[in-house]
This record gives sequence, C-alpha cells and structure tokens, in this order.
Amino acid sequence: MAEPRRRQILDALIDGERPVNDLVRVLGLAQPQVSKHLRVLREVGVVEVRDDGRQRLYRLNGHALKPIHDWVTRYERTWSERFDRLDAVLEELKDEEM
Amino acid sequence: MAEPRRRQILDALIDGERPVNDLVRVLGLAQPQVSKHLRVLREVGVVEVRDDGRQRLYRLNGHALKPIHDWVTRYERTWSERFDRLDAVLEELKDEEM
DNA sequence: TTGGCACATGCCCATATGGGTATATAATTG
DNA sequence: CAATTATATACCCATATGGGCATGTGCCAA
Repeated sequence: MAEPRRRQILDALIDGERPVNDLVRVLGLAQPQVSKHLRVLREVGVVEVRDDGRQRLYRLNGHALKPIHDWVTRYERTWSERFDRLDAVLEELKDEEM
Repeated sequence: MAEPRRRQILDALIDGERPVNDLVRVLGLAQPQVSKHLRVLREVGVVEVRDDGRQRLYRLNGHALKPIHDWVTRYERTWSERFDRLDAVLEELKDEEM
C-alpha cells in the first residue's frame, strides 16, 4: 500500500470494478507490471477478481484497509482538534481526584 | 510507514518522548539501525527531535500521519456500517427523482 | 479451428532497502 | 584533559522490489 502505483489502482477502483486494460491506461504502465501489482493487491486481499469472458474485472475490498485505518486512527488525537475538549475534561477529572 | 520497525517506533513513542536507547531496547535492534529508521521518520516529518544533554529525545508528530488517515478514510464506506443508513437515504432520494 | 484479445507468468536487470560493523562527533564525568 | 556515554554516519552486503520483455493460457469471433 506504500506503493504509489498500487494506491493509484485502488483509487481507480474506488467507484466500481474495472478490467485490467482500464488500469493499464490509468497507470500508463505496461500491462504485465499492472498485473503484477494486481497480484500483490489480490494476495493482500485488498482487491478481488471476477472473470467476465476474456476480461478480469477487479474490484475493491476496502475491508482489508480497515487495519491500516485503525492503526492511524490511534494517532488521531495527536492532530485532531476533535480530542481537545475531551482532553480538557480528562484534565479536570484528574484535578478533582487530588 | 510500511516498515514494521518504524511502526514499532511510532507505537513506542505514542505516550511521550523517548531517547534513542529506549527504542533500541524496544526494537531489539542495533543502535545504528534504529538511528537510521529515526532518520527516515524524521525526514518524513512523523517524528521530531529535541536535544537533551547527550541524549536526543524523539517524539511523535502525528500531524504527518493525517494524509494517510485521510486517504484510507476515503475507503471507509466500503467496510463501515456507519454509511449503511446514508446509502439507504441516498437510494431513496434517487428513487424520488424518477 | 484459427487468429486475435485480455490477461498472467517467467526471467532479467538496475536500484532500493534493511541489517551489520566500524567509526566519527558531541556531551558528560572524573 | 582523558575516558565514557549517547547518538549519528559511512560502508559493505544480501535480499527485495519494480520495471521491461518475451511468452504462456483462456476465451471469443470469424
């Protein structure tokens, strides 16, 4: 997922399934390389395939991204103002204990 | 950030700044390698340093993780039930238009 | 059934990456 | 000032990674 190309692929799939050739055009990369990236994404489970005649339609499986989301979210408090009020409250509680 | 060791470092810093040697112990890796990882993290801006005598205290800068968070969050709808109700509403609106 | 698509796989190569060891530098202590 | 501690940097090396090219395989159309 650190790979720019792979993120490009996911971004391209965000609103529906697409055949490989579409992605080849989007990435401006040769077909074999795209297939290779797709293989990796498949193995990680972030995309899924469906055979359709001689095409293979790839689609997202965002579920596989949840762990990443969960991980970064642990750090959200370090930038989000959403937690400022909460922090204040906790601070008050701490004071009351003393 | 794809690097497990680097995530370990961030996890170790999550509740406060720490000198390099602490991280060396946490990672169970030699000091130079840890310093190298820290350098990378520093260059990306996800950690910051502060000199303290002959120690260097590293701390998180979660702000640099926001882009990652924002990116994965775009995919949240593909797994989160949070959007199910919203999807239903949009579906209804669509029907009304017709 | 033969030719042409759409796609996957195998192989090669250059570069990037991460770990290991030795060493340099700055601050501290005696 | 010498020795020691904390950290960074420089090199080296093995492996991983990504792209390019050639080729294999399944499916469809004529």
